[in-house]
Amino acid sequence: MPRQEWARLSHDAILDAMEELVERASDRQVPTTNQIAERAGVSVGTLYEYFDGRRAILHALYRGHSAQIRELFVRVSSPHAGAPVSEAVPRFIDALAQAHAIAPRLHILLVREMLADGGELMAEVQDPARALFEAWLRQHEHEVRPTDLATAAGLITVTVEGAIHLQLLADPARLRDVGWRAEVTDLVLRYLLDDPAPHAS
Amino acid sequence: MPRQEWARLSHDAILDAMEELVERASDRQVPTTNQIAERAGVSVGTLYEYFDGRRAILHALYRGHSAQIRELFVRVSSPHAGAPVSEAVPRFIDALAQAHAIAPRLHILLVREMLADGGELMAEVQDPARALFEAWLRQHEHEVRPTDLATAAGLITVTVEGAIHLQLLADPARLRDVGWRAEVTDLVLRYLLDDPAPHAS
Amino acid sequence: MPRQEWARLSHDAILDAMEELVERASDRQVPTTNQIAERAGVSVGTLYEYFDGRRAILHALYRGHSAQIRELFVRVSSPHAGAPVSEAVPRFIDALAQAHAIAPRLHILLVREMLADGGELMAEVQDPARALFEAWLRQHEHEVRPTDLATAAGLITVTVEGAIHLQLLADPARLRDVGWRAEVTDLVLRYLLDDPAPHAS
Amino acid sequence: MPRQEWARLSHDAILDAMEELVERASDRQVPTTNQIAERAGVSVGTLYEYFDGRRAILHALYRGHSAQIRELFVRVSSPHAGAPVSEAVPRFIDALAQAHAIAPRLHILLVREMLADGGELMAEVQDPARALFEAWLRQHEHEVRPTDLATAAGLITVTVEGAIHLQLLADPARLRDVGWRAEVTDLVLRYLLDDPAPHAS
DNA sequence: GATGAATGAGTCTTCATTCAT
DNA sequence: GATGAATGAAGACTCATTCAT
Repeated sequence: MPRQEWARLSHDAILDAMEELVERASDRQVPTTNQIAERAGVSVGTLYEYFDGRRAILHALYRGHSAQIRELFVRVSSPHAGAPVSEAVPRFIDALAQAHAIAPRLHILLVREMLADGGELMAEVQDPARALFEAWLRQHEHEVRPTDLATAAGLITVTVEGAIHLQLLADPARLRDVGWRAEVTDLVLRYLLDDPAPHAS
Repeated sequence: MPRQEWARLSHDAILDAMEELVERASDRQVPTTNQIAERAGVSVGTLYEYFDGRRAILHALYRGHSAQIRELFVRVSSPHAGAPVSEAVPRFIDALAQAHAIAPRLHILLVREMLADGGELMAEVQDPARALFEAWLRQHEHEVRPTDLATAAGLITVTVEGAIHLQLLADPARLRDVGWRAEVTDLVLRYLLDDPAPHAS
Repeated sequence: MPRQEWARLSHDAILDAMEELVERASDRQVPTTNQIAERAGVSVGTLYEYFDGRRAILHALYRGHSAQIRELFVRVSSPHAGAPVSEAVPRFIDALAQAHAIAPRLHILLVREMLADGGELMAEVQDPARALFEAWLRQHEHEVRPTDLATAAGLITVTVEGAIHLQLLADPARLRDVGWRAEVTDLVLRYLLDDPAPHAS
Repeated sequence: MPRQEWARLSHDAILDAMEELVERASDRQVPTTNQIAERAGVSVGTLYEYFDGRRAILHALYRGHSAQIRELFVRVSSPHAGAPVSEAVPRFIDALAQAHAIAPRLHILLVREMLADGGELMAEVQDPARALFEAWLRQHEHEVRPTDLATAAGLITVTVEGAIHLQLLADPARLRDVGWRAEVTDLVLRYLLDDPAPHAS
């Protein structure tokens, strides 16, 4: 239906505009609503038709990114449901690092927004991720060393996310370095497994 | 020298004012220059006498915090220069978590500022920390498993900092939880040591 | 088109507000943006919608004034294209003096702004005026004494403008004094003509 | 006496500092009091010891410049008290143009200040100049064409000053052009004399 | 006389948001 | 749904001037 289509178009055009603007900006400012609207080819008014304000766009983007990550996690883990932890984890890390390497500036802004917002947004985004990871851990309960899987899942989540985001700021290029990814993988596996066999990156 | 003294007083009063205001604020906004000045008991003009603007105060605070961390690291590691890695690391983690638990809101703002500023401020603050840790690792070269100590130091730094900051946002109280600290310690030790003896928190 | 109309209205209302405010002010300060906006019956934001800042309003006013002068020159010279120099010049001087007598304070501010701005604004405004006058001189080439008409035009322009502006400051009322105008006319005609017939003011 | 000497030194150092700062500035702003004090090698407090504020420095500078012009006028006219008008005027114009060519930016600021101040400063400075010139004209009463010497003196003063200042802004270099000076001289002489003999520049 | 740290009123400017068309 | 001109609260920052030492 064209009506629906158009709406979707405007909605997505705004999200895309924000993303592009942030990624191409010379400074670290969040673009103004007028800039976003112009870039999206709509008026400011329309922007407010679809979002509750500028921050809501950021939030939507963050949720979208988070959903991508979760899909990615599922996609990576499902086909090899039987794969051992030592094979799945490297794939998770790779996927995660890759996902963050695409739009580094946007991710930094997203984290900033998360910090500005207080814990709510973070919880909304982090909790499902942790739950997902915890569920996966539980499926491999017998393989992994930690027994308090909730805590383990939380720690790993927070650690890997934190490391990736900090690395994103310090040197985004490093995220694509397989050596770096291998090291992170190593860190996680040594925590999860009692006797981590040497693994390839 | 009264002149000098006064100057120092104003300078510090401004830093203290910013810190208090941030910690007591109901929202997540950075206080306005006028609020800071008022709280510090000086005029806005004086504020600009000592700092290049509002953000400069945040930067100064961040550098100060960072220096504290480094001092703390030195203080913790020096007396027991001969202590094995498995004993030193828990003490580091404890100290770090404790340092961040004191003014959680300020730390979040500081991280936000670091993200806003781009990599410069982060590098200025992170690099010395990593160098310090790397030097310490080198002193324990024979004890630790990784051979590329530069990479190991970078990874640990980024990981622990990231985890602490994210945890700070998700649930600051947890930073004081010894169980949580033990878990982080475990993560680090398992990465650093080949055969980590079970250790008490 | 109502949109367009409104826009024009706001734009002009701002220019008018600046003009009135300057003319009625008790001091020699340029009015503040808030004063201008209030007087114009719009908000500050609207002011910035139409102008790049406070000085831009002054610039626009100056260009407008300059355009008026040029129109006036054309209007005065056209109908009597065949009129001799000795008849045209008094009419020019009259028109010029009259134009400046209307809003003396504004003119002083405008000159002040021109001085503050550096040569650009002045060139933009002065050059067309000189070119116009030079073209007119060229049409009367055979009547006038100077042969280097470019220099003559430049000198007359600068002289008459300078004299009027200085007189504006020293004693604006004098600009309306026909005796004064006659004297300026005399000065110009004696320079332009070899044998200036006595002329009536 | 050293006491007196020092005072004089500070006083003049401030004037010199303002002059240099203005002439070397990249923008058209009046230097701040702190800049002036620093350049002069004194403290702001001392600046206020000698002047009533920033504008007073400009005023002092303007009066000094004006005094120079008058001295120059006297110096130029005295030795040749018997010299005919047609010989004295070129010398006046030369001296005037030369005096303004030295510190063009400062002169523009001085005029700006004169405009900002209202008529008072201008009157204080212009009136003696006109009086001097009128007195000189009166000494040559029998030589010159105009009979109303007060008006003639006023007109010439305002015209020449105005032209020089406008030219200063449009193209300062031209002030040094002997051709330009000759043309101004011509303008003045043709007004003053009934039958101006051709004269060399 | 000299100092210079402190003052703080005063302005410009930005930009998220609204709402009449 | 769309428009975009208008809004105006909010805040950073400047700098001439003072006055206790």
